[in-house]
Amino acid sequence: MKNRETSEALAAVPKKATLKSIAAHLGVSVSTVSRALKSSPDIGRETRELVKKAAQEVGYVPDLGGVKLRTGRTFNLLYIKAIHPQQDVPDGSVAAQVSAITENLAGTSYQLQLMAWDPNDEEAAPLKRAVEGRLVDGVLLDNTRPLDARVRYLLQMNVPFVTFGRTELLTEHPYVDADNEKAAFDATSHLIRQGHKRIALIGPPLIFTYALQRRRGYLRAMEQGGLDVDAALFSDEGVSARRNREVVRQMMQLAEPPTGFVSTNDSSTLGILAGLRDSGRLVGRDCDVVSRDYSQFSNYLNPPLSTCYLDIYKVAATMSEFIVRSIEGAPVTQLQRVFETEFIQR
Amino acid sequence: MKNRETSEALAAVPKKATLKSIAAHLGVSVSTVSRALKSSPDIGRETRELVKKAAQEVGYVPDLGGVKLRTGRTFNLLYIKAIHPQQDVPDGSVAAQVSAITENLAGTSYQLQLMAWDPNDEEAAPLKRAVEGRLVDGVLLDNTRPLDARVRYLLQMNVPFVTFGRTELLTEHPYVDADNEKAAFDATSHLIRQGHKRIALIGPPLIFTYALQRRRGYLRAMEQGGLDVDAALFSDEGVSARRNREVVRQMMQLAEPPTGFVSTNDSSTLGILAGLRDSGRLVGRDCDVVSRDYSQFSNYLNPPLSTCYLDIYKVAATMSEFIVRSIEGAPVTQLQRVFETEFIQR
DNA sequence: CAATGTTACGCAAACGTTGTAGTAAAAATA
DNA sequence: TATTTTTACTACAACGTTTGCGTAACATTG
Repeated sequence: MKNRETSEALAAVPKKATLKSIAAHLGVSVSTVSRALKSSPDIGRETRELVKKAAQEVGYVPDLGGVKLRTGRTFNLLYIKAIHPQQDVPDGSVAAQVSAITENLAGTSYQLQLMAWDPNDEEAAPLKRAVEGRLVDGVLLDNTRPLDARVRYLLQMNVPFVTFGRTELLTEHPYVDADNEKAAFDATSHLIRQGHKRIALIGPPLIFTYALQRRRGYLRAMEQGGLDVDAALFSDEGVSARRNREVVRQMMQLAEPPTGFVSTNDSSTLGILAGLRDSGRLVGRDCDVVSRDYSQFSNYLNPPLSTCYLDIYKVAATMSEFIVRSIEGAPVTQLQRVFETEFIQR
Repeated sequence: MKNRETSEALAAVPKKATLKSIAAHLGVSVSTVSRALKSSPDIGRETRELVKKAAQEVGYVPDLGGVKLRTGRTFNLLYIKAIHPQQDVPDGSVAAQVSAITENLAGTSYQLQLMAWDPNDEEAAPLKRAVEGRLVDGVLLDNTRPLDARVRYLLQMNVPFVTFGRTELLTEHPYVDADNEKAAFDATSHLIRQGHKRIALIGPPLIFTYALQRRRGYLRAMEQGGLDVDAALFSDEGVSARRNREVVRQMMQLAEPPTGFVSTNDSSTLGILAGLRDSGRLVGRDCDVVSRDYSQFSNYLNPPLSTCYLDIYKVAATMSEFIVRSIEGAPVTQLQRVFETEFIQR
């Protein structure tokens, strides 16, 4: 503490207002103050207003430690966010999601706790610690797997949660999701319409639900377009820019290299573009790439790319709305939503 | 709650282990258990080990509500993160920082709370609520201003905090910072060496410390290179891709347009590049852009750009290390660090 | 052997909140 | 007027943790 004795205004640290201090000041009991602040019906109108005014004046704000102890509620929401460690190009959607959630939660007492989670760690021990320690009222999580271990755990522990991405578990749970199958279908169909015959699908490992959805959409479009599917044009190496650069470089050495590329997100797209550059191909002339955006990102690339776009603000805002409503007991059927992506041609 | 009665294993929710339950089970007092778990010296070795084993077995984890109530500690760290709302291209460094902080905090009991903060909101009411409600043990914040209102507030409230970015306040406080002056100097000098005479500095408003630092570096390099400074080549419109695209478009209509550009970050760079494309200029032939990266981003652009690079993982890890040490009472002089950026020529 | 010190624990209070139960006084009813 | 109901409050306990103080039992010292 010594180091803080030099602070500009040590004396100014105010003693905190509590129910007790307000009660003493007003000459009523603590429980009266508590009830008055909650507008309980069996407190007289006069007293209620008196208490509220006093609380307002001293800037009373309930101590969450006390609330937590008494009620078990923490007003913390934990977002177990899939963030690949040490990416060449980190994921911009995190910022957008935090922004949307902060805004959406502004009126409530809930706070967002964010924890980076390596999608390769299926067990997610930190999640268990948070849940077991009763540190959170609700959980958000993304990058789901069909039989997601975290989801099963949360169901078992009876902790409210909302996933970004569906599962294939029998028990229904709240989720939001993008229509990834449609997105991949749209992207692939677009490339087919452009005349491409050899179309590569670059994506995350098939352990993730959205990877499977994307592959379905891709396969459906290929079949509908009467094109053969070549396993050599399918990559599930993840979303790393560096890795996908390498992947594309190798694909371009095939006897019949792809000319169309369906990407998964910003960083994949950058990797694909770099790989094509490395291979001496010019996007827009030799080949085409369709991106997958949560922002205007691919509109700023050279050349701008067609993309399947989804407003991540809407997604994240919905997630935070759902988790609050789930905590408040809303039925799960009202807490499921799939957002369609919008195909933007450039 | 009704909606959760369908959960797969409602019965499986375990009753939580507390000091009391452990004490009862072992036939000792609650305080003995408490002290034993903290390895207090006045508990016998035998008892201590017995208690620890029992706690381990039942998976005891302290209830933070109780701890908070008794000690005032919440083990929450709040990061008031500058995130511009509704950016065309959101900031990837947020993900990297969260990742680094999560990793750095993994061994401790601290949790990261993240709150998006619009840098135009100087007062930061949400910060005050969090501090006044004693919801956090420490605060992280970025995008500092020379006389930052948030910093002054935190000093006054005597709350431990670490800034990303220095201030010019008289009272010392913990910070990490990039050597922004050197970065801008390096970038500008590089462009001068390339033969550029008309060099634009694209950056954030001068209300922010780092904007001022950057301008100093720019001016110093221009002076050293014997070049005139033209106010028309200086933009402080912020880091928005869209806005900077427009800014550059207009600059290119000047009688003597710039040929060199010093950028501030990813999104500014994308905006500058788009603006140049709009104006029919080719980067690498007609003009050059030096970026400012926290990742390998500009290595993936077309063409790859020279940049001033700083590993954001190091920065964020240091921030979280500093805040914990600050809470533990380390002197402020040991909690200040400036990281040099590395100039990477491409 | 008496006085003192040490070891190893227990007791009880306190943090701030909320829910249950209780109670005077006033109002309504019989 | 006597009884019941309503109104508007208070008292108390409990949530889980930490900590100052107390105290037996034992060990050490003079």
